Amino acid sequence: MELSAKYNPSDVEDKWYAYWLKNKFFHSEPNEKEPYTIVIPPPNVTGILHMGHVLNNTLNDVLIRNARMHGKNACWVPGTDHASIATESKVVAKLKGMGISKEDLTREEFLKYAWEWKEEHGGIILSQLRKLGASCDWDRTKFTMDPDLSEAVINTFVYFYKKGLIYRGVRMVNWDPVGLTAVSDEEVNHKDTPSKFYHMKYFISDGNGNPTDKYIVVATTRPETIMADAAICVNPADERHHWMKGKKVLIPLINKEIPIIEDSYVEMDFGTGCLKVTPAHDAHDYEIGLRHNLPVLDIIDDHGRLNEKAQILVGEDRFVARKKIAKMLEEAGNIDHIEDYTSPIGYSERTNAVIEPKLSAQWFLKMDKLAEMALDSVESGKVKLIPDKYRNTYRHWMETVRDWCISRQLWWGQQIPAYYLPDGKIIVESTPEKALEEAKKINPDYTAADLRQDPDVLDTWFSSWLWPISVFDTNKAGHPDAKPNRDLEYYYPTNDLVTGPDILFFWVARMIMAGDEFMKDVPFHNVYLTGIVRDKLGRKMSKTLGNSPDPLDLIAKYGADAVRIGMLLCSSAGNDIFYDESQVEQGRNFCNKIWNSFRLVKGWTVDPSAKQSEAAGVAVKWFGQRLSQAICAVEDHYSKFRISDALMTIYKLFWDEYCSWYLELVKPAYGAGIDKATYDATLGFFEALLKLIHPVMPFITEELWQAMEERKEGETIMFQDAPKASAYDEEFLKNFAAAQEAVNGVRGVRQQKNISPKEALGLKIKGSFPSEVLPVVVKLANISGVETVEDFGSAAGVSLMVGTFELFVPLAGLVNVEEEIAKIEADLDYTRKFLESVRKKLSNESFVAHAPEKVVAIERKKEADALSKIESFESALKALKNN
RNA sequence: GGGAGCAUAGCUCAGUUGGUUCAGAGCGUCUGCCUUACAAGCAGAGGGUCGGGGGUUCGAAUCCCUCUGCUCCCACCA
Repeated sequence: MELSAKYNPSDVEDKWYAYWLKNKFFHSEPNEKEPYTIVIPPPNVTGILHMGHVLNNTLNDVLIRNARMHGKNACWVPGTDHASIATESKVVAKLKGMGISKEDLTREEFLKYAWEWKEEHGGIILSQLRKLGASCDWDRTKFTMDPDLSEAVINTFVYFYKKGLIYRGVRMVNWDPVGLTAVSDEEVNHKDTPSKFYHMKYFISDGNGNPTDKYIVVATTRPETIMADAAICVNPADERHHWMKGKKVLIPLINKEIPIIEDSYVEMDFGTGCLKVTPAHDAHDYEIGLRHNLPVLDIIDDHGRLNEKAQILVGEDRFVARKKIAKMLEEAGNIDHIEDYTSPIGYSERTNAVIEPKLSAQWFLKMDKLAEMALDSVESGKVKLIPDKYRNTYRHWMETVRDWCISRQLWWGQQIPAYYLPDGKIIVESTPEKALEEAKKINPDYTAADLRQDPDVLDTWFSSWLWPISVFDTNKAGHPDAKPNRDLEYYYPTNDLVTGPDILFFWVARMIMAGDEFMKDVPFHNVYLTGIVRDKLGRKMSKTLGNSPDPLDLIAKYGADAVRIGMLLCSSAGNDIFYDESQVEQGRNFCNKIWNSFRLVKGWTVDPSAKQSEAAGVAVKWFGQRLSQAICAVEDHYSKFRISDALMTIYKLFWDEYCSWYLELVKPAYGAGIDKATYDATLGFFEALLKLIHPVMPFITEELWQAMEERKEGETIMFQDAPKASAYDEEFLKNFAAAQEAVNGVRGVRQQKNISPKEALGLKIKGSFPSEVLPVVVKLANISGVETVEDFGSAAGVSLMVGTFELFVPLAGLVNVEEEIAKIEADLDYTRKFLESVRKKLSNESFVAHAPEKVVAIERKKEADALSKIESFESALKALKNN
């Protein structure tokens, strides 16, 4: 096989992915082996792959492939999320482009368009994941609006309703006047926005609805809401306002009489200390209104316009009304003064409209009990968060959680299975038929036409919180007592979950709740929280900024393996990822390195008569042990989810140890053959390295593993056992490290003296340098002969310290004696100072008395080593000076 | 405003129980090499008062206090 000098990923990636699919290697069925399960965090069905997905799914794939090679029955369930609000707004935008307004469509017509959109764009992201090499079990692909998954959602709603945990209530919600739906707190972005702070005069009423000449000043940023004022509120401790206790004031312009009330919510030192209470248009005011039994007057409609209850400026948009009313107040003499003021304003994440706090009827799920259990699962360690620091945040959230508003005024999603009867009663049943059955129990005359289903759909998270259950068994959600099917029984609980910390509460916590409710068990044991992918400047990758590369372009340019490496190199759990294309280049370079090491080894021919050289013998022994050592480190890293550390360990093992040291040591002379034993060992190591790195780099490892020797159809590296560590001898590894250091030392001398690597040098060694590793020095430092001596004598040359060993490279005619003397004197000086500091420490009685013996012994050894060094420097100096 | 976290080489980050191996890695930089696998490469080198200050200790990157700077989460004072 002819191999090009560069690895060409596009030649091999599609080929092997197709091979894996054809052989159904990713497919998992329950069997007698231990399962290892991951459910994908389902991306938005109409989304496209971005760098965050690349990070997340690379990590998932590494974990799943690693488990597969450790003998587990690995199952990675893929799928997509219907993402109600995101998808619906995309469909609305598309229809708008076609000149169609959502309001002109019936629900059925709209949903037809939505499904068309889903068919067209759905699954794009899943096919993109294939390009990345994701080894998902595609036969198990699920969608949160698959009929059976939707059924599970509906059953869950009915279950919680009947359990008394779901209720309908009027609450203050975040209303989006453009999108015309309530949105969750999480879907509101607060931005500091410059506005005005209007200080208005409210005149005290004489008791008959007429103003007196006394007034109070009330400050607001929203003068257009004064018509809905229900009271003026002051802090009971605020003595400045005691005089007005029990009095009433008149709302400017409309002269409506409202009471003055007291509530400690009001801050005395903010504004004027007087707060206008507008229960319908502010969440806090609503709370105060409840406490003081104030009437609620809603003067703003769904579109953000003043309605007829406002009496004035009816039909005006709230912002227009604000300007107009300011002028009217000014003219009526009700403005004290106006200040510039910047305050945080909530904007809808989807439409960017200013959020209007609005009272509306919504469905809620009681959270207190569920949250308590979900908190316990994490506190008790049944679910581990990685990194651990998120436990605090998690706890805080679970302790302060409010009831979950699960209704959305949208059409794309699971419609709430609540049916209103003409008499106002509500029936909650999984199907209209069952609901009618129930209705007939109330009144046998009821027909299907009498039932009006709630038009709202459920929050998307109300379906995705069932994901780890419903992807296996759609009957179990909503039926805690049902027997789980074979898949659920086998795969649940899943093992690990990889996701972003931004959805820790939306999704992770709620999956834990659902798991506890329906399975009486956690849905997963470990939650690995990734960071956010940012660009080099620390900006979040986003479409609007245009700073996010298209992962598919990157894959096309560098290869999927390189992209995976590029993402993993800089990703420790929980830290944001500063992505830069140079990291992908590094990945590409690594692929190329692996590729070329294979080219080298593959190019060798075995000479059956050749005997293994000493250097090769040592190299084989050494690399086998280093490999074992590295495998232990890699296993340890994986067990702690330190994926980038595991990668770096293998990276260095492959590149530095295998290529730069091992292969250079066993490399036969040009044109010569290699002995069988060394060749076999070399290929064996290469295969072990491929297996070790396969979870991270699936494509190139499969390509080379297949190219190593003839493989049968259906064979794959992905089902090979991960290499196992055997014993290693620390002492031997230390000796080898000394040899490496000696080689580096001689190479340094060459560099300094400008001596070509091709020119062989002599070497003298004092003392007992481990002879076993000497062939390493001879081969890699290109030494003509090693001489063990008592004394280096007076020949010209350079002396080296390797650990405690003294080496000497004779260099007749190449050495400047003056320079050498200066260098040795500098070393001598440094060592003397070092000795001094060690002795100072040792003469400190407190240190010797308190420190453990081990530590003291180390200091004593340092002292002895320094002394012997000094002695050898001195003798070297003497030799040089005598010369 | 409440809470959490971070600050170590030019960049991105490790550093586990305070003590050999503690001041490290990768990338970048610099120097020399087209050496018969790889210039997407090889060989070598330089680079940090561990954010500032104080304390505990025989001993602190590591523990405590404080200051400064940054990040995130929660709440949003009308």
